[in-house]
Amino acid sequence: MNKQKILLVDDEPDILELISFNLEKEGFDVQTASNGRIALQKARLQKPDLVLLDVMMPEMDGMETCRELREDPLLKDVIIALLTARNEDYSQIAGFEAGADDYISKPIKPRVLVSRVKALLRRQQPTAAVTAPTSSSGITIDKERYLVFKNNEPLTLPKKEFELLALLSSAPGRVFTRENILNTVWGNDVVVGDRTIDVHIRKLREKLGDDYFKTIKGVGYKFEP
Amino acid sequence: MNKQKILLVDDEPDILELISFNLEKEGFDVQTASNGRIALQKARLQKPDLVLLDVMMPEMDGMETCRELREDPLLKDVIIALLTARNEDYSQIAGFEAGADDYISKPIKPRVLVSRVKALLRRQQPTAAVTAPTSSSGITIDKERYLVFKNNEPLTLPKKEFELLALLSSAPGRVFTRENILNTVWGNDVVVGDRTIDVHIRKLREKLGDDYFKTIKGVGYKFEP
DNA sequence: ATAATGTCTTAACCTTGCCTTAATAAGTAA
DNA sequence: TTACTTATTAAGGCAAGGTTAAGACATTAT
Repeated sequence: MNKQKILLVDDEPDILELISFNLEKEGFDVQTASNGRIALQKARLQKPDLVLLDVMMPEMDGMETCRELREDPLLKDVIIALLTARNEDYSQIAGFEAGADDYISKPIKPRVLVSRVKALLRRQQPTAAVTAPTSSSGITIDKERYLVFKNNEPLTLPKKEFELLALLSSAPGRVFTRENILNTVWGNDVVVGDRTIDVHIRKLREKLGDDYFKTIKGVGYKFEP
Repeated sequence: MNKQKILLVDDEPDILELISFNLEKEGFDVQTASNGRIALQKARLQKPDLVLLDVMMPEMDGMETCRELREDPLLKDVIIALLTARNEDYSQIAGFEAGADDYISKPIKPRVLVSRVKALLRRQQPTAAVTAPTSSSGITIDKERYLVFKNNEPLTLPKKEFELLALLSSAPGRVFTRENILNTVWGNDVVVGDRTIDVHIRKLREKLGDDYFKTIKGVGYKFEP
């Protein structure tokens, strides 16, 4: 498997070195940039999986860089995390409105940073908010807002139900075994009875309609539009 | 390309020097004025791209100067940013309607100022000082001045409450996990109990109304207008 | 310095509703 | 039919969040 690419942007060389050292040690392919403009250039070439952006930078600050990254069609899906000093004016820390996926606050602790970066890359789809095309199925899932739309009617589901639906609909038509479902929605180590899944499926059928969920006896369930 | 012109207006010579030094260093053509009347005269001659206006000035204050600038057909499209002290009386500013494009609050940090000025000139439009349009939600957030308006009634919130609100409202509808919130508002390393978030949410609901803050059990909270 | 005020955090308890289970019914394939 | 799997239902436990008050702490005023 290829190394995952990270673009690190900060104007302080010390920080740059500290962080890149720690990330490289963990097997990431790290590139650096000392300001926003260079970052944009490098990003277009490298197509990183994740961009770590300091908020406070001369020339072009992190927020602005973030906005511009999001405007580039090739880069709009990249994961962006902002690095902010906790004691900064809140004005600088404006927000997720610039399109950032996460904040990491200084002072940076290498171990915290690394685990955070890994978590972000593992999810890999923070912005992939909407799944399952509305058109055919009449059902839309918005993970970011934790909402389900049935014929454009918003509907909030409890956590487990939502996650179960999200899983099944992530590959419409494909059969998910009970073991599969347990491992994903409940976790490898959690032990629950088999009936638990049935009940959750039932709730989903109740709320969304029986037709969407097909039972494959002895195997599992599948979602079909 | 020609230098971009900035007109800086303040009655304190120290401030004038500090700011103009920093802006000139960045390649701007800076003129200064020590009060509103002079500012108007110079503005008509110089036709600046941006005017930085101190609010507190003798003779003619920033608000008044701002209004007069806007009335001049030749200057009505200039970008105007007001310089304000954070703990000033904000009742007069509550109007916001004097026509300013942005606020920058004192004490001035050169780096912040410079990047802000650049952002203003680059986008030719106000920055994100104000979020969440009053129109739809009835709630306006002025991050720069640490103020919240509920139906145009100014309201000051304690720091943590404000930051929590600023975070949630920065992406209305989006669900923020508790971890998310802790990392952003409190910082990665700070350890506080889970109930702390609840209590702050409660305070916000108390002050702004229950409906704006929705709980997603097992996941987090979201703000919706 | 001391007092007064206000903010942040915690602890204890309450409330809610999600999750799970158990028991029973209904399918489905051999 | 028999054996097995899934559907259904209701109920209880339990975890997550809500609420309140009080103390710790910081900030500002006297």
